[in-house]
Amino acid sequence: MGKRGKSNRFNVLLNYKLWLSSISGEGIISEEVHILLVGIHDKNSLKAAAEDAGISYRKAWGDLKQAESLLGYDLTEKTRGGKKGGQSVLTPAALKLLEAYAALQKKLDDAVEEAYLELKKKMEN
Amino acid sequence: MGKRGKSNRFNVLLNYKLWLSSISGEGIISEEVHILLVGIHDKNSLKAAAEDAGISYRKAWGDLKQAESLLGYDLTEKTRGGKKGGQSVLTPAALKLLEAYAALQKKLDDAVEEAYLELKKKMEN
DNA sequence: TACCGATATGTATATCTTTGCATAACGGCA
DNA sequence: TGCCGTTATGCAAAGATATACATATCGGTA
Repeated sequence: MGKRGKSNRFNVLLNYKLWLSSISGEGIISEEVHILLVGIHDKNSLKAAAEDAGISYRKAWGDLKQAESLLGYDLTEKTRGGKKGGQSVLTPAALKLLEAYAALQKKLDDAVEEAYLELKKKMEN
Repeated sequence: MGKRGKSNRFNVLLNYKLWLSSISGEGIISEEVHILLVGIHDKNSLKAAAEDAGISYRKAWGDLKQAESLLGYDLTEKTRGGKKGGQSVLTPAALKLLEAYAALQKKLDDAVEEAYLELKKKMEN
């Protein structure tokens, strides 16, 4: 055995969740919307993106709508009918948001990781 | 009017939520537990802490129990009966956790604030 | 010893969220 | 023009989460 036992091992994980909200706090853009947008970027389809994200189309559609209403501009350009039945394509604004969000998430992932290690160290000391 | 209008103002707030979980992910210690612990520290009463936190005693009690079970040790020393009816007092381990958590929260608050400003800047440019 | 107020816990109720249809509109294409 | 697949949207049903309520235990104190 080593010098110190495993008795006071701090065996818990640190999780976090991000979301954007209106100033008043009602409407929100959850991380799920980010995942949806990535999916739409890949497939040009809200339906497919919802499936990939593992949520119902109904919810995906509602979430996206709320996000657009909150931001005040469209994140997708939707068309119905046609050969493929219709599609949802990201707007330039959505692409910009995706890019900015990726940077933000990376920064916070790092900060959380770092904070977690410090917490663990303090709790295991 | 200034040089740039307020048209592309990114009028949304960045929120986040932290929690600890078991490796397997079932049990969790939510931020609410942190608030509860602070309340217990102040009042030496779970009942009072729950009221302050604005949640039911039933939930507060369940949350605390889950947290203790997840950590594997007690966060409070509870007594029933007596002059005041009983009380809940934080254990040294809970105090240590509170301290470590405060530092963690400060660090993340700062990181989020910083990340938010960057996001805003990118989205408003 | 009866009472008080807090902890302890099960269970029913209410509230909130998500899903699951159902149904309509749309526009290429066979 | 009828079919297909997707977007669009309302509404009922199902699931998850929190509250409310009931009841028991405990130990000082009047």
